[in-house]
Amino acid sequence: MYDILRKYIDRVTSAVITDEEFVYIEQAFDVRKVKRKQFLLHEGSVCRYMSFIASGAMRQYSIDNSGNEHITTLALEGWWISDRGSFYNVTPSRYNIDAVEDSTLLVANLERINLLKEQSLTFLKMAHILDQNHSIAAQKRIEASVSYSAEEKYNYLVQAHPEFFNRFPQSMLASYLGLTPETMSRVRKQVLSR
Amino acid sequence: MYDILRKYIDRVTSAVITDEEFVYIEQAFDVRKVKRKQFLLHEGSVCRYMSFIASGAMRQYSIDNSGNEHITTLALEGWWISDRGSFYNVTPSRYNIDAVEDSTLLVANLERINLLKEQSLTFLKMAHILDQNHSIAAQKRIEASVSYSAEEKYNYLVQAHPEFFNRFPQSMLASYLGLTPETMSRVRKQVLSR
DNA sequence: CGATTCTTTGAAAACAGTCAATCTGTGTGG
DNA sequence: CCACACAGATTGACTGTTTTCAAAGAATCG
Repeated sequence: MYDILRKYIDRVTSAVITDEEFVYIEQAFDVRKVKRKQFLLHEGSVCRYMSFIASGAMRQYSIDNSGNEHITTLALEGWWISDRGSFYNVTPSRYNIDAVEDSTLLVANLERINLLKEQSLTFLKMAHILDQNHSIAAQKRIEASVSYSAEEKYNYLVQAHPEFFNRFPQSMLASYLGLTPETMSRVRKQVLSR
Repeated sequence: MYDILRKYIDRVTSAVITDEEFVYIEQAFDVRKVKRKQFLLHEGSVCRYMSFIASGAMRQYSIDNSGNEHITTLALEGWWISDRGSFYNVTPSRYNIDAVEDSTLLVANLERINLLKEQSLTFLKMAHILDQNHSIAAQKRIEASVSYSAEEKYNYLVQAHPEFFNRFPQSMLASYLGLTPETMSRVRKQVLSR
């Protein structure tokens, strides 16, 4: 179960973590199983966990004034999911996080994460790189959402995350791109007819 | 000159940095002056510097296939500007960064930043918080650009960054919000007439 | 001033969204 | 095993918002 996390840490830090150091990490994270459609975070409550997805698929979304869902994050096994703002600042979240597939998570609360950062230099390094990558990815998504047409957004997703297409329903991908399911369907038809 | 940076570090880390520690930081950063319209980064080259804006105003933007500019970042004194992806991974950037006003920057290259993170725990902490804040802000911007109408985007900017309005021309604010200057002008008229 | 840059305005076109109906596939219960 | 229900995807017609193009009007700076 913890293997995937271990491999992940090795990969992003470009190092091989020692058994002694990994013990701290194992101790910090609990295994938690969530069933499809089950919530990990509800709008209005504080995001208490930083969660590593060992298996499954999760999504994060907000609901606007008109009641429409807007997916901000789609995540598969080997990714982290959390509302960083809520988690680090211990403030109520404006997002919901739920499971798109039955999933297994490794979760740790803020106290454990902070302790872990002191105990394990490798974990600290990983957390840092994680934030950097998250920043960089967020930058790209801003660019895509601001400057791309519906078709360009679709193509961007095909190129950037082809694996999403067999894991998430098309309507979720649409929401992730900021499109309606209808527009998504039409764009898809367009693109495939070439 | 370095005072603003020092105050900034104290503020974000919720601590008071010692003189001994700040010496390392002073040594790592060079003062660099850029005139209005002068470039700090050109698309295609590697972003070599992490820059703290001591005074002035800067912007970061990309140019799409149709030749349209899309501003991804607007930054004033007391903010950092850099293409993190390019800087940390030492890869060519797809962005341009130039000065909107004559500006004074404190710049450090990757080697110096990495060294500094080893020398100063406070700086490491700051860098970490910086990335977190950047992530959180990016998240908000994605949400805004995906789920807000032109008018809502305008109001969001008024509320989130009122100071931008006397520092950047309206057309840049439009680009920052993913709108055309014309739409921005019309929305502004709408909003002001209430 | 004169020149450049930025903003506003108008009219038309394009793009994506909305609403509603139909279609498709999958899984469940009789 | 079939029939039905349900969720997701597609299609069509229409609407509305934003963009585009073009021109005129401010504002700013040397």
